[in-house]
Amino acid sequence: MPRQSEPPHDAEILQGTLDMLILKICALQPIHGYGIVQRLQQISRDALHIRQGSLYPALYRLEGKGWLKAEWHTTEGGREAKYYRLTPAGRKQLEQEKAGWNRLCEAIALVLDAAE
Amino acid sequence: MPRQSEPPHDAEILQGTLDMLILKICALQPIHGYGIVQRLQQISRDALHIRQGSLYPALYRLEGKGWLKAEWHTTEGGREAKYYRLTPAGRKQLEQEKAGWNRLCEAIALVLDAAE
DNA sequence: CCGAGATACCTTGACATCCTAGGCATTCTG
DNA sequence: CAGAATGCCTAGGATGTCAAGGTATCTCGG
Repeated sequence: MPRQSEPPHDAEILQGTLDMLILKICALQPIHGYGIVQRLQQISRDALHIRQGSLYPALYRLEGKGWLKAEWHTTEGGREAKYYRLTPAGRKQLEQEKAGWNRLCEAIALVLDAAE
Repeated sequence: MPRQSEPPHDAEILQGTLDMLILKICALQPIHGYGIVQRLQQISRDALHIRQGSLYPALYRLEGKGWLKAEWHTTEGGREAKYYRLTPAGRKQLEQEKAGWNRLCEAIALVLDAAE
């Protein structure tokens, strides 16, 4: 039987912010993919939600760039899960992305606040 | 001779913010495409830059949705140019996009500020 | 007066990223 | 025991942005 798919959700992740968010969540503590989705939702008070279809390719991408490192461990529930941890390079990348994000926010604020 | 193409620029516009920025610029006063690029650059203090290859499809899209209305006028330089003006529907859309942007910023701030 | 650069419009094709929609296997719960 | 929750993954399509080009007019320095 087809599994119940995720309900439609209008809270799109802005293109380009996904990597930063994942890196940040992983920076808090090693965590597995499924947990990232929940943690993000919890921290952002349900404002942000990553789809699994976006998450796993992103994790694969981030691991390929050397920003995350994965290890299989057993969850509290006694199940095998892939735990992702931030590498030093990942930490550096996260800092850069945060800086870029802040610059962007300031720039956009300038525009949005501009009066004729 | 091939025209000098725009220099590579690392200030990417975050996907999804382009429409909002264009709407806002047009809200200040009717303006033509080429002017939008300059105005945005000026207001954002060179932090944001729209490529022409992104701009014109976006303008076409926004006009199609009824958020912008275009009229041909003569510029100060005595040249024909297409002036874009925000429609009432566009103003509403702009408000919505601003609200969404603020929500997103707050949510991301929550995540980025989260301590283990 | 002529060539370069600025102004002004536009299109095409490539590419990355995200979403929809699925699939599979295990464990917990009613 | 059935179904929900937990956990992993993939394929395909839609969308938006960028790089790179094309056309034409106007202005200004040499």
